[in-house]
Amino acid sequence: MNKVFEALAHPVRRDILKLLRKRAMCAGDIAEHFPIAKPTLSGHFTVLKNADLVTTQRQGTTIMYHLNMSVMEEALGAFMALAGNKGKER
Amino acid sequence: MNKVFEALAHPVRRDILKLLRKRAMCAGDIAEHFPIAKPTLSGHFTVLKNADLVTTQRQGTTIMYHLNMSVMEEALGAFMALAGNKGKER
DNA sequence: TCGTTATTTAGGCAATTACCGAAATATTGT
DNA sequence: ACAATATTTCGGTAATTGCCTAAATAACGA
Repeated sequence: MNKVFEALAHPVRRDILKLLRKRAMCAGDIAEHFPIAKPTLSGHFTVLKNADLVTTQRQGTTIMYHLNMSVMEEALGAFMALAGNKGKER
Repeated sequence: MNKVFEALAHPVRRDILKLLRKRAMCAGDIAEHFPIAKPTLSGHFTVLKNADLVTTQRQGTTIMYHLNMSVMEEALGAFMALAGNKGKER
């Protein structure tokens, strides 16, 4: 769970997750939304992957990034344990 | 909101918040729960204060730390916007 | 096989973070 | 005013982070 919170600590990574919430996207399409170099973004992807917040799936020459909803919800639960509002109220 | 997520990225700081959830505590009492030097802990307090996650109140020679529930709930809302489960369902 | 496109890895640098011990500051009681 | 206690600030160091450009890897189509 620590890796998840560390991953969430950078605004670019949170924005990536927000994008992936709408739909899965490949690295290049994600990159178009940010004014930073692709290798830098690739590093952010690695952080998100190591935190299990996203999964990847190669499709030919591109790599699709998917949001891992179950881990997101786990993290939400951990956060609720901190932020009040006991219970998960699904 | 960025500072809040950054503050949450360190396990010691999350544990401090967890302690303060039960009751307000002074710096020294908090320090007894951690195997790290007091100046280090004081740095963590500063991070939490700058994120507005805690407030302080001097009581004589000690300084009481209080959890700032409203900011915690704001952060929870921001997280829910990421982690699915639209709406705040208070 | 060669060239093209998509993405990652490598190498390097500046800034930040986390930690510590020592010293400074603030408050109280004697 | 002084000593004792609580906490922070200072100064320093090692590790990590975030960013970049250049080079490497992977998959495809001609």
